[in-house]
Amino acid sequence: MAPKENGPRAATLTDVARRAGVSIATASKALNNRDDVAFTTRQRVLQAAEALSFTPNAMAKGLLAGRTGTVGLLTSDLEGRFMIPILMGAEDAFGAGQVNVFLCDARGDAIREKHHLRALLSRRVDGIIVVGRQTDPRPSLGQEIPVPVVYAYAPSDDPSDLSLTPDNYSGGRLAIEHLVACGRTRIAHITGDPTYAAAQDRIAGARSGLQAAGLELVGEPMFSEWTEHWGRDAAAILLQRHPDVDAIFCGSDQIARGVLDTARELGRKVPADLAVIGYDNWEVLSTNSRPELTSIDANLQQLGRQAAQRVFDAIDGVDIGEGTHHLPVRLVIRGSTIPRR
Amino acid sequence: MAPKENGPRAATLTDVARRAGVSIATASKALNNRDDVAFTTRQRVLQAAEALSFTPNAMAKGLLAGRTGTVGLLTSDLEGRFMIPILMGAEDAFGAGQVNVFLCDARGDAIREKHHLRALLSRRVDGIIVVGRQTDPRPSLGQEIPVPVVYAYAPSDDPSDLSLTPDNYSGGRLAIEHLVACGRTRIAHITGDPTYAAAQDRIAGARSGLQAAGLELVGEPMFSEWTEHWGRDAAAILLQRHPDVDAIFCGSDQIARGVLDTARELGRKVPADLAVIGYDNWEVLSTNSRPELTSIDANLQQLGRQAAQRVFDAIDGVDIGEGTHHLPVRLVIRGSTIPRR
DNA sequence: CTGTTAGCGCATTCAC
DNA sequence: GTGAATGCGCTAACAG
Repeated sequence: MAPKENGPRAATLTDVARRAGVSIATASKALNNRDDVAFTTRQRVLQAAEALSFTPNAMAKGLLAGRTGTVGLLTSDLEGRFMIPILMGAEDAFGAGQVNVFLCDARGDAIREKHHLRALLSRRVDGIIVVGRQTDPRPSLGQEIPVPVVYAYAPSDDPSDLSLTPDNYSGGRLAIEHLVACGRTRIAHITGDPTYAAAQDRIAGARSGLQAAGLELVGEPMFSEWTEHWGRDAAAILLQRHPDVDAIFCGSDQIARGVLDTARELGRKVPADLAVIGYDNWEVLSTNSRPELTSIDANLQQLGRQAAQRVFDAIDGVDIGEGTHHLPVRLVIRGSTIPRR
Repeated sequence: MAPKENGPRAATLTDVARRAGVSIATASKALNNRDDVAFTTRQRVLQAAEALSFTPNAMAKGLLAGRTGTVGLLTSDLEGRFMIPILMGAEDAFGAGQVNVFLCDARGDAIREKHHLRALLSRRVDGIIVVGRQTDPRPSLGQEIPVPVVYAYAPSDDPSDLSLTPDNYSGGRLAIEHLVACGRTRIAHITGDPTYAAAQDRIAGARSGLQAAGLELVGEPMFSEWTEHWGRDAAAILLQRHPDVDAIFCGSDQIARGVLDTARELGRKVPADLAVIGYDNWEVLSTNSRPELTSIDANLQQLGRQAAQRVFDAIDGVDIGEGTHHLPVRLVIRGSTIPRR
């Protein structure tokens, strides 16, 4: 790139006004479509602005208006699979509303989070979305923040904050209901780390679904990592110990992939002999397996969009309420639970 | 969240000054560690600032200073696998330097990109990183932008821009050299969409590596999608047509996963009978396969960090040069090419 | 219709 | 040491 030798600094309203031969006030009015300006004058101003490729200084505007048209997105960890869709949803919702998003990644570090928060407040963001990496409650930023805050994915531990999180309980229940609807009665559960609220919530939902059908889980839920490896190992153990299982509800698509692998190796036909359902609907995994994987989609992009909408509302002075809201999830049916033709 | 009833608007320097019983000039000096202020006065000011949890208005500062301490990250598509690491690297580099990042996702739409660009310029970002989704050249934003621009991943089609992109040629060569070093001589290549520069560059690198070893590719490169499905199908075709291949270089980890799958099904031991190497080092795929997948890592986080550094330099008035720079990639050896114990 | 004026919050002269 | 005054770029009242 050519060295931007402090190149032609961006044109200012004064420049435009001078070039058009009017005062800056008139120029301002012309550019902002106020109606108290003569047609020909407006033409001259617009033309001058065009010629100088004038771009209004949003900061100066913000200084006046008291709002900046920016929001902060404070993530605890960009790495994971869950941030991105949320981030996309939020960016999308804000972008349409002329709001720009400051992205801050705290990398799971409280110090860094505090630091970023300061930076955001110093930039006078109009609102903040805090995105956590798990659905376990996280520490609140506190009530002293001078702008609205919405928590996404990881709810705040303070019930007077507003939090949006996926409804894992319903997800678990939905998965079971689907398996039951497919005629399965011997259903087992392989999942990840038991310390995750997500794992426990899904189990609770699953149990309620089973109970409603007069069924019980085959064996106890099997816990370990959220990995394909664990899925493979767990399935091997499970199918040996309970050869009569006819469905496995998996706590993640990764685990489900492992389960499918072992099932094929042991000669269990999926879905004929064994139905498998995953969780997360991570398409790279779910649509590339054999058979393709039925899964629960948490609608994360939608969640991000909603969080943005709440922040919008709050900025507009609307009371957005408080507490943790559990957003609906969705069943995506593929070949691992229903034979496809 | 409690309705932020236009809550206690953030404290201003004037508030602090009044509370400390000094003028705003003195308050400013005290807070900015200028030395022409009495010790006790400074104490009072600091204390007042603390009490009001004063946060300086970065916009007002920016208005004065002529720079905002913000940069724009203009991505063409957040969805893909490649954006995130780059984004993380850039955010990390900037964050450490007190710079905040505006994230804009154009979603592959030129109109939206133009719109976001306007917004960024209006916010007076000090610099811009443009991140593309493929390594094919993309249209330049043009030379008229009043701030430095660095292109990451997708290079600009204008050679007077500065672009950073992974060195796919070296990646292809590295892959082959590794296979040759493992004693393989019958090497085939399965890859994705032939219209991707990435696919062609890797092939060119691979061919040069083969030539250096006095070898040739077994058959022609097999093109289709970057998916696991294609990897499975292609491997089946390949192993039937050329049963003597002893190594497959795959254009992506997804493809490689498919290849591993078919290999196992056909009873080919990996890596004993058949070495498989992937590309991208997408850990979800590469570390969960059996055996784990040797792969080429494009060091994308590093790329993002470097792009940020270049923008930093340019902002500081350093000439950052121009042209497309190909950044080194890295071989990650796992069990699919070398037996592990 | 158009121009003058007064700030938004802050750092920076320059007098006192 | 400290404070009054100036201006960054812009919009909103007003005055002409």
